[in-house]
Amino acid sequence: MSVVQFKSGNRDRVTINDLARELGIAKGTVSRALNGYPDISDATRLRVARAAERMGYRPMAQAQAIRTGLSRALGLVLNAGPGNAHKPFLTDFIDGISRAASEEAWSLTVATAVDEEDEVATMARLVEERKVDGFILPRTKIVDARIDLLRRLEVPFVLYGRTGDPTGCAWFDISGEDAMRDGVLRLAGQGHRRIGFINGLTVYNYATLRLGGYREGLAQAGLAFDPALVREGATTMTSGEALGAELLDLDAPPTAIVCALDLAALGVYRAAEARGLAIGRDLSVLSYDGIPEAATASPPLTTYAVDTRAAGSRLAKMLFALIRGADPETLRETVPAHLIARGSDSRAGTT
Amino acid sequence: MSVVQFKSGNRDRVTINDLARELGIAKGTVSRALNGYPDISDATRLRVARAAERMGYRPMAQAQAIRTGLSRALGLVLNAGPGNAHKPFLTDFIDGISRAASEEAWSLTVATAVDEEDEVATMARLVEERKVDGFILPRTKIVDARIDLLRRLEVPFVLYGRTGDPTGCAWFDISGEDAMRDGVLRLAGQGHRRIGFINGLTVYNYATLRLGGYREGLAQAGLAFDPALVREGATTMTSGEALGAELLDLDAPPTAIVCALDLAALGVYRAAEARGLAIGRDLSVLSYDGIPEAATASPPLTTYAVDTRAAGSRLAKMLFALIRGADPETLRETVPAHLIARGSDSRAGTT
DNA sequence: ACCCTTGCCGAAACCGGTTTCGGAAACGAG
DNA sequence: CTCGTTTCCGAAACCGGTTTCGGCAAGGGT
Repeated sequence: MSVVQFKSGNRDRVTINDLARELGIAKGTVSRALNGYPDISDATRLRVARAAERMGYRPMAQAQAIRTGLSRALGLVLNAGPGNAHKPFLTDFIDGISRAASEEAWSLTVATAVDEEDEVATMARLVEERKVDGFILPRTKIVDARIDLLRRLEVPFVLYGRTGDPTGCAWFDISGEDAMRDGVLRLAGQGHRRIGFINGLTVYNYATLRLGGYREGLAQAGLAFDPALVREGATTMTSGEALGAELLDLDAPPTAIVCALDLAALGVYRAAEARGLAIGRDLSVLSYDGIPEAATASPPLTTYAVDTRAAGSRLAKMLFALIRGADPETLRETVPAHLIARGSDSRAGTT
Repeated sequence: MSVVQFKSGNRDRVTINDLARELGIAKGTVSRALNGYPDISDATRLRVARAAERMGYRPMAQAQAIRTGLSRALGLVLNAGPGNAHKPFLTDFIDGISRAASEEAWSLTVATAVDEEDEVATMARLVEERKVDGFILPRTKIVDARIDLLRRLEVPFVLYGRTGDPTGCAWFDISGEDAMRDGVLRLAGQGHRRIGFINGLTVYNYATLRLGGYREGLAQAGLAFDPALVREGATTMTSGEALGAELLDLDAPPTAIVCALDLAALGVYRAAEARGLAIGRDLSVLSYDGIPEAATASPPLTTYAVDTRAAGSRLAKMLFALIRGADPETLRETVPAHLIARGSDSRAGTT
């Protein structure tokens, strides 16, 4: 990069020097007063705080960063590659993180990548340039290269989801397995005996868990597990429709289908409609995520909804704790999804 | 905030001092060599560049910021308030911005807000804390408080969309008005004489433009403008369905409907289905945006698609130019949306 | 051979903060 | 009243860069 003329960056802006001059004290004292050091009298601390407020002083984060090593920014790397369409609630998720960050005067830096290799490279760059102090990792895989990188770099991170080897990991997750189990039990309670399952992508950690939940539900209901009724890899309406069609075209099709993702369930709607099957009467469908479209589908889709905004917020707070030195393994939370019962699974099916 | 113990921030990390020591030259010289100052010999410049490469030197952005006043970050404030559901392609948009930023080793800071007041406050904070050097403003309104703020603060910004008073504004926009005009002409060419229009929210600048395009299309086709065939405020499937129902229940309902947003069009699908009207045969529908769901709807929705990723990328590049001193009024681009003809408007309707 | 440029780089100041160090003043104990 | 502690703050170093300033040496002109 050659010498370019930038627009005048620094105007007016009150600095710590202005404060010190105004108050007639040393700037080091101002800094310590503002940061709550114990060797500053309450009187001085108050005087400084008032002046800072009155003059509208805002510490320049990057100036602090150079001495403290903290950039006061959280990192979020999104996978924007092809086939990664199923990203509902991104705005809510970002909103949750952003609000929690704002409360502590931190900010959120987001970057994108097209595949796992790119993700790792992007994260490494953000760390090298000291742009962020820690990461939130959405969409955890069972074996996740991002985790390996951050562990090696000793950079704080929290997972949105669990992973295969959780050593040294902090996480927040929704127990999709419980939702799937409860879903099966709910359907079994309505009289269903042949309950299918359409999973998401098995590289992701959630898929294994949800399949486990499905099987546990069957077991608790006293139903046998039949591999023929299970499909995997549905992350869009299109793939959901295709896999749903496979199940419905079976010689002994299921009378109810549990989907790991709402989008897949909406695809199943189509497959059912194409076969003249009425959802909620001829076929019960029940799903997971709680995307807005689920509410306006016809019939409205019964789903186990997750509060993505709250998840983002909680993850940010956990990351703060981590950055401030907390032990990762004490920061692990799994909360339940909550059922929104609607019309897609009412009216019990017959065997 | 009281004194908390942070995790060791600065490890190893090669600094400009390390480079200078290794090469046996002054650190100021290293800096000038790296930044292309003219008073450094090519030999030295090369030596420095090589060493920087070899040792893996990455300048710490915030250290640069304190002297240059530039934080090397672009700002994006998202409105996450209720009723702001229609944000298709957010990932693509962010991806476009992020990639363009990465190319110049800049980053993207995103924050959220719930309403316009909050947006302005958030942006002001980001500027005060010197977290960003400029903003990208999506979803421009005719009268936009964000623009007033940034003009007053003399902070660079680019608009995604146009606005009422464009003085001193740079923008990138898709000409929705042309799309709407062409859409009407297309439908008229198919024989339609009664063409309805369902607009988005009129506070946004695009709505006025698209309505204008609709009217221009009618005029060019020799059709009279009939206010009874126009509705506004549809930004979701639900509201699109309601407004579509209003049009279809008219004594003289339209045989074709142009929608300003794909989501609204999908709502119209429902209203039509509820009345036993087959889209593409009894009613033609044509829309704008190019959301993925449009392709998988049945019948697939004819729509004027916008390349959101390219928009983000272009906006970022324009913002760079601006920050580097370009005249905003020379940075204005409007590009056409491109038609994706599918089944929802084929088979001409009859008068 | 001498002077004046010009090319090139070292030294040091600077940016806005944080943190260490040491000393003055106030305080308490004897 | 003296002496050792505390309490509290000023001064200065420091963080990792950028930018200004001045000077040395080589090159060019006469």
